[in-house]
Amino acid sequence: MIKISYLREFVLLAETLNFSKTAEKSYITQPALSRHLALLEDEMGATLMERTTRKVSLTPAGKTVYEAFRYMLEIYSQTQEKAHELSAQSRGRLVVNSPYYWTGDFTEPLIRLFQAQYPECEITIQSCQPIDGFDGLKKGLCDIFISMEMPEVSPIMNKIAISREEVRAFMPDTHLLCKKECVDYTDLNGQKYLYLKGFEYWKDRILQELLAEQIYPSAIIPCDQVEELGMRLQRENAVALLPYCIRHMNRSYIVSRPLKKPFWVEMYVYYEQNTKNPAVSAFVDLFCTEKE
Amino acid sequence: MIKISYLREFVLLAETLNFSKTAEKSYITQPALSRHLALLEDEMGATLMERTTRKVSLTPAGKTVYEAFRYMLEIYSQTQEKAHELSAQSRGRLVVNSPYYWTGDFTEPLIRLFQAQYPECEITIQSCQPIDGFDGLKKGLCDIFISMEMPEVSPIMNKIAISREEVRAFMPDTHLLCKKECVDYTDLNGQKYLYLKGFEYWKDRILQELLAEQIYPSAIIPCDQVEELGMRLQRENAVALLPYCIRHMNRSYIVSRPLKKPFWVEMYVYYEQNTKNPAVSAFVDLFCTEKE
DNA sequence: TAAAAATACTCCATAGGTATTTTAT
DNA sequence: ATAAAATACCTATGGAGTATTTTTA
Repeated sequence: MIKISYLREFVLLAETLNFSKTAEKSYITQPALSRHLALLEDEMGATLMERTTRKVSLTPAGKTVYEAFRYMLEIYSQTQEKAHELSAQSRGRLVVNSPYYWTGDFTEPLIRLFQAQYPECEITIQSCQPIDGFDGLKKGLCDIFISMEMPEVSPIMNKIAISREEVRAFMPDTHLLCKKECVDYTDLNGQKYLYLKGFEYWKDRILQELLAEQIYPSAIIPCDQVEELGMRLQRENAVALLPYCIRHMNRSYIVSRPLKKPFWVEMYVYYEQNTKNPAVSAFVDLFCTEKE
Repeated sequence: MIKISYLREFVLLAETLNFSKTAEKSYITQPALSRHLALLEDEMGATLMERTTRKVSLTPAGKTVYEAFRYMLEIYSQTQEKAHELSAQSRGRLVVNSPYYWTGDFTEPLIRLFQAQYPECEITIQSCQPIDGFDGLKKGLCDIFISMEMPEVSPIMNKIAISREEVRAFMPDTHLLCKKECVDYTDLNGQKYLYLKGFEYWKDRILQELLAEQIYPSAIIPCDQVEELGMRLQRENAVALLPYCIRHMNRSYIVSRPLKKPFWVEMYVYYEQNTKNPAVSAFVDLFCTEKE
């Protein structure tokens, strides 16, 4: 009744020469380890370790067994990797980069729909910052990138629109504008305007609109990461115009207000046009037909 | 919870592609095998076999796993052998050739005594025909040979006397001599005399004694093996003079009678004089001192 | 429909844990 | 005396078997 885990335990024991420590590292108790070694010795027909209460040492037979087990375990884990790789290849595989404030609201439901259709396919969602995610797609580190419209889309990148997100004004709960039910563009006059890096395209579009209506924010502040958003908004007492999903950063001192002239950003699935990954085509096809 | 036996089962299954047959060969039931494969697939994160009720086939991942497991099992059994070999080397090892009609009565009690003194030592008793046994000793196939006195003992062979066996007359229960309580040499006059090959030395000694007393058997019949003894004695209606242990051949139609002038054969332990095997020296020492 | 694999369910063996003893320094 | 491995004993889990269902050729 030798289990693979016993081999691992033996290797560890041979390296530490200490039953109690090895047992702990192996998540079993010392008596259990003691029995496992006894079983192995029985199976091998040899004493593998000389042990007194003060000293544990490998016998010649034990050394042989140690080398062999290490080798076997090496093969075993390589085989696991290889088998899993081969299996994923044939089952299909989809790596999705998703800015993580969209993952829960938006990406996961999409994936759930896809999984229902293609339960075999191995799906990995990598939550990321928006810029990193798009970069990953360009570099082939993922198959699909989910985001709202991005500025420059290289010709080999395709996108399909999936749904849209409401854009809202975010600000600290101490901000003047909190008192209003909804925020108008004119309210932004003289306010600090904070934007999220990676969304320069949107920042520019919004600033143009403001400019057209002769509205001038007192400052344009970039913010590197969603995590900073709360602190920065509070510190600068600024306002940000962002998709509603940003509320998931969960800062109790940040509130959001709808815009008086509401607008939405389109959510897109980006993918490489000439992808050889059938899972990507399946994914895209599924949501193209869904929309019809 | 993967056991080594699951790997064996998988290898067998991959070769037969039939659950029921593999289960039988592995001494488990078909549902158990089914579960074991499921466990392996879980562990490997891959489907290893495509199976319908009519056809079982290996997936690419399955093929990889098959090759790996075969290799692992190969290493495993080699390790077992090697470890056992190394262990036996250090524990000591004693291979005893024993003519098997002496094994139960004589050799086993000796070995038991030795084992009590040297419980570590690996002892193998090879029951054999007497000639083969002595041959084995000469060729180094065993360390110790147990028998009664043999004719030619080469100078490098030592022997120590351990005990002695009564010699008796054996004959079929239909034989005239059965009626006598004990058999005298003179009774053998005109009788067919049967001897066991490998004991020509004894045969010659006895025939000389008969000759000296002018007793002439009507025939001298060789018998190749102990197994034949019963049949030959019955067929030829002959008499054999042999150590009492021969009764263990267990033929109900063969009876034995003591000799009027009783005599015993010395039982010997034969071993190579210059043996480098410490177990042999220990064995010899034990019984030399025992006798004192 | 028939043969073979998968599933459901029950029960028992065994493996693991806790407590204790043994042993060597 | 103390620290570490072995042993004893009990409990619970998991693995094996039986019976049944599902599946496909």
